[in-house]
Amino acid sequence: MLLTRLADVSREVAATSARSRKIALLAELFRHAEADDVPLVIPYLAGRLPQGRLGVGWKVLGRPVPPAGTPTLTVREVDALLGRLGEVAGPGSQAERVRLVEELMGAATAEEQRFLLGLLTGELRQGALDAVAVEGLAQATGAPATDVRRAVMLAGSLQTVARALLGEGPAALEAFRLTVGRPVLPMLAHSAPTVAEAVGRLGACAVEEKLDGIRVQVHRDGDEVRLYTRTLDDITGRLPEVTGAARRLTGARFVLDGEVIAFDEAGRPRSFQETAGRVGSRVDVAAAAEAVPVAPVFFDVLSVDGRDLLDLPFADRHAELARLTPEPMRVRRTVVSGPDDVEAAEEFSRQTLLRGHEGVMVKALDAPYSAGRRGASWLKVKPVHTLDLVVLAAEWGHGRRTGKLSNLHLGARTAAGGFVMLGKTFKGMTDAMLAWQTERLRELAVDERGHVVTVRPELVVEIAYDGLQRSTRYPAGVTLRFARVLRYREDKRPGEADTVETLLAAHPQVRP
DNA sequence: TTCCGACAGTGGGGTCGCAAT
DNA sequence: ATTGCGACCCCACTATCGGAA
Repeated sequence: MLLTRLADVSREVAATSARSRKIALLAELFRHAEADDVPLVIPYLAGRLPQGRLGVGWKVLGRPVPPAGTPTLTVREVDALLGRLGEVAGPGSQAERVRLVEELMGAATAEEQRFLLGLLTGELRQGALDAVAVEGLAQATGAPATDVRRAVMLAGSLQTVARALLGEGPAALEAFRLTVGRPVLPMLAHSAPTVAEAVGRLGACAVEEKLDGIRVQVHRDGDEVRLYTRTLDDITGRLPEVTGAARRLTGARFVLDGEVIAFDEAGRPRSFQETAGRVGSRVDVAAAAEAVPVAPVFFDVLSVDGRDLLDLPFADRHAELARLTPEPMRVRRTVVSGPDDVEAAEEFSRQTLLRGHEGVMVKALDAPYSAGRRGASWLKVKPVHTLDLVVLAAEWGHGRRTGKLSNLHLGARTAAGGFVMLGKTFKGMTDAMLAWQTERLRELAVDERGHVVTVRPELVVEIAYDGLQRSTRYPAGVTLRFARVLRYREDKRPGEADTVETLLAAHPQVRP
């Protein structure tokens, strides 16, 4: 199949807002793909490369290349070139990447270049990713969409399912069952503002401590243990103490879901930055493990001794987990009967925060494990802090925010009477707020460099954030975690904004 | 007819590893 | 030795579509 066909379909998909039309366009393309092209066409139209990221970003892609006049590139030729691109390593690799990208782009028409650029940067922005591609695949093959979706969640891969489905027909979906050693997309959670509201929504539920670490799925089959992250990256080699802990459990075949986190000598959680740095270390694992040991803490079990537990109620899965793992290896929890019992849930939440954890998860006891879904039966509740800060600058937005001042530079007041930048945010704004702030900030503009518009520090904005963390980037030595806009405070003058001193005083455990 | 679940988009900060400088 | 880039951890929130209620 020619690449130009894919580029055309992608453009059409991007041009329509109707999801049903996007699905129909993808289905039509999938139907006409040859068997050999399927493993390429499907991920390409889902906006991803089959071989994953290639170490190519804006730096390499920045230079424009004169486009070809006529479309001749085939999908398989593109794949061959991208394959070579992924293999490049060592000294001189940057220049070689540039050369390969130029070779690829030089053979592509302008339209094809746009498509390839989107694929290589991971920002195709056609309003269709895996979920829409799954629907298109179902429509193209006549298989029920729910079955295809489930197979993809259990396989952890759209390509694998697509190849089987188009090769063997709907019966192939049967083969995609939970298998020890093959990672499953993990279940995700929604948020709730308070414990009371979460319990009110769910009724009988477990309230569990929410640890601020890295999600991990642990597979053990005899002596073979493998560890996967939330996005199914294999991190087995990085966490020897976790694989060791899994081997010491009494069960021989299981799949566990939990979090890895580093604790200090007193048993309190270390900062997320420390845990993440440890899990990210892969060159000298022994030294990293010595400096920052981590522990697995589990909250769910998906499979035991060949039994698939996904459809069991959470209460029953947890009973299996309690049989399999010792108490210190499980998250602390309490079970409440429903809204009448909300006091107990709130007390547990208070204790959890006092122990230094980030919040609680509230989980319905009767819910199955919804692999790959953001289930309404898991609700996270974290305390929210707020500050009144001053807008120091703003950046022009991209995509649907083109022409709007979007990303705000946030400043806190200093004792000396100036302002110090604490970070940025683009979150929490409605379209109306975007329009309003664009107007207002343009009136206050004093300078524009690149995409950054500096303004007179006069606008006060109320910001919500999850906590403070150390920073080498910002002058106060700290920055806000997950900052988002709540509302503008036109009733407040910049002199009434919060100061760095009050911010630091509110987070005594974080020091610049 | 209204409501609500699922999705995609719009980016945030940190850390590590690697190649270039 | 330092710097810059890319990958991948963590993530909040809004707009929109289309099926459920």
